[in-house]
Amino acid sequence: MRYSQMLIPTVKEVPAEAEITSHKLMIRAGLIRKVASGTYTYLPLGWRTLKKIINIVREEMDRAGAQEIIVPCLQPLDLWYQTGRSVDYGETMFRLIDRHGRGNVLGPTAEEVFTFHAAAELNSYKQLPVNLYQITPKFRDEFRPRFGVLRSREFIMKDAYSFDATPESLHKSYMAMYDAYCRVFKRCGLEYVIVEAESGEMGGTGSHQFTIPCESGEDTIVYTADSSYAANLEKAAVDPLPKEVVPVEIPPAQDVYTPNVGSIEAVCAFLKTKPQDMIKTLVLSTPNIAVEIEQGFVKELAKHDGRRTIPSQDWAGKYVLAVLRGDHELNMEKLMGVWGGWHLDLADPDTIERMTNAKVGFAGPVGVDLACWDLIVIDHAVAAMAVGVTGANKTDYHKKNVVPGRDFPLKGNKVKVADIRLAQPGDTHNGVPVLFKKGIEVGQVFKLGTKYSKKLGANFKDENGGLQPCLMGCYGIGINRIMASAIELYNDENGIIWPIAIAPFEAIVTPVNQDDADVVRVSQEIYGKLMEAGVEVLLDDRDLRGGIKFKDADLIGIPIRITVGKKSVVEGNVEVKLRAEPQSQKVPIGEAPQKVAELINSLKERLKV
RNA sequence: CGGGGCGUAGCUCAGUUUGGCUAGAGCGCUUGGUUUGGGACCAAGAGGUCGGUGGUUCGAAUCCACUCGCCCCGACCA
Repeated sequence: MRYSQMLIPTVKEVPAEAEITSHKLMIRAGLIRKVASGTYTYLPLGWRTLKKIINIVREEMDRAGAQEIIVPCLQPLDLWYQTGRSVDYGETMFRLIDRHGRGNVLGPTAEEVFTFHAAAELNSYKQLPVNLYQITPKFRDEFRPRFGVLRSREFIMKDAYSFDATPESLHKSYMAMYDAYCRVFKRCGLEYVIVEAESGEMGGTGSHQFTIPCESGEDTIVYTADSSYAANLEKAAVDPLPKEVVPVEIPPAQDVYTPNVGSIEAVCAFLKTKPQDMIKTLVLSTPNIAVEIEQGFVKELAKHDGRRTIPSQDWAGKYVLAVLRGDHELNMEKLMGVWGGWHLDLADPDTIERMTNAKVGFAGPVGVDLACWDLIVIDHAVAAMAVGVTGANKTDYHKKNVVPGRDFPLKGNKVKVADIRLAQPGDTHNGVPVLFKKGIEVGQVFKLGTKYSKKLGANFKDENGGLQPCLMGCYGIGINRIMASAIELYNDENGIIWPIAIAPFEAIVTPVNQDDADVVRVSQEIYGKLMEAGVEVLLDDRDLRGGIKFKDADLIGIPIRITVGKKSVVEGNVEVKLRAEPQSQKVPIGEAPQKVAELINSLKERLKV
């Protein structure tokens, strides 16, 4: 391609809205432009890179035996009612009513639709296993889009769904995707880590997350220095703390007057104690907000047509109490694992007051009426406390000398002790201290089991004629995030340094002086030869000063630059320079195409799988 | 959703506190010239419903109300 004919709007000034390196460089290099909050256009250079990533993903999916299809982004809301995920997704899902009064969503993912097809088309164990995938836009009404394309409202995701007859077969399908993912990220030139992730209903090693470690990441990886363990923060299990022993007998629990002292910090200051000696109690309920949305939406739907499906409301009115040490934070994913029921949110103040008979800030586990609660989950660390201070379920009162097990139960019908907190510095896993680092999640693989197949009737006849739900897996890759991660990893003060596999062009020919006939002629010769050789090459034929061309070539990150200057042409040479390295080398004009081809091969060799 | 900030030329921003001449700068763009190996220089020029609506006023980018959009922080509270 000729540079002069392409739309590559590079800019010098850093846009105010961009905070992280990849976002700034994507705008500066003319890869993307924002259309509205969380929605971006990919300009020619950006789209070229995206297409290269898509091709790599597609090749590896196909190689792993998955079949590409396309399902609608516009999906019927009914499908989401059938799995109950309309509530789980809540406000994050874009919904719309069409002119006939039908409810629709813009798919944030596609388990429902793929399972819908599996239900219709897969009837026999003889048809299994099947793995279907697509590479399409996904829509999520993010609470706060940010970091450019890393958290956007519309993004491109590769999502695959496998259907198997047996757990062994599912594991094979899962591992095939796992291996394919390793190949994809290696081929894209990304240095990634694989960590254990929250696994849904299958348990064990049912999910892995592929993460690019870098400071701009929104995910936290928890790992041990000896590499024996790595998990994302939601999953990371910590060793239970040893049971505290105190030599003296604890006096009976006693109410203390703590007027308007609700927060942990305030109570600590007031009672001269420490957060780790506090027991905090969190009220959770099934999502009111989602319920409101649902009900509001259903009302809208009913206006159009009262016969439309009304979602089941059996999620409503569930209440869970989570009890944690004052210096620990709740891990919602872990709690959901223990609870296993409908989506939970932190309760709103009204609900808290109603359920605890006290203002917010004075809840506690002592003397709660088990009849009012669906589950009480006590973190290991609280069970290990000898004594603590907690809310008295009475406005302006706390209780001191509270002994877990004595003053409130640690077991029972609706009481569980479990690991429900986030790992934090100082924790250990199997006795080894845990460390933390940031990362960008670029892919995740899950074993889903029968969660969707049961609800949507994706059953097959087994060898004995019995009807069984398919065992499913799902596998996602964030295409745009690969692009952003690569820039986060590979850049310098001059711009992007693309790994060659996903660079928009492999080489750029830069004639320094557009007025010199020899320079122009040699540039075009080399450009032509490279094109013939199948090299993706850009000829910077713009009538501009050399400095500008160099700056642009560096900014857009083309791996190899062939500089054609007056002086060196007279000597019969051109200069060949790698973007990633500071120095260039002189190469005789006639040998330049061959030299470039060799360099491309050696760069590609590093990304071979 | 709560808190904070911003919205003026294609881009980055000044001007708003304390209302007052024809609304400014740099970059970019157009034309001419000199330049030409790391974002040149000189000259001339084009480009603005000051986010929108309503109000106050002799007079509004500036003050008031409402509204839209964008960005940041928070949403962990016991």
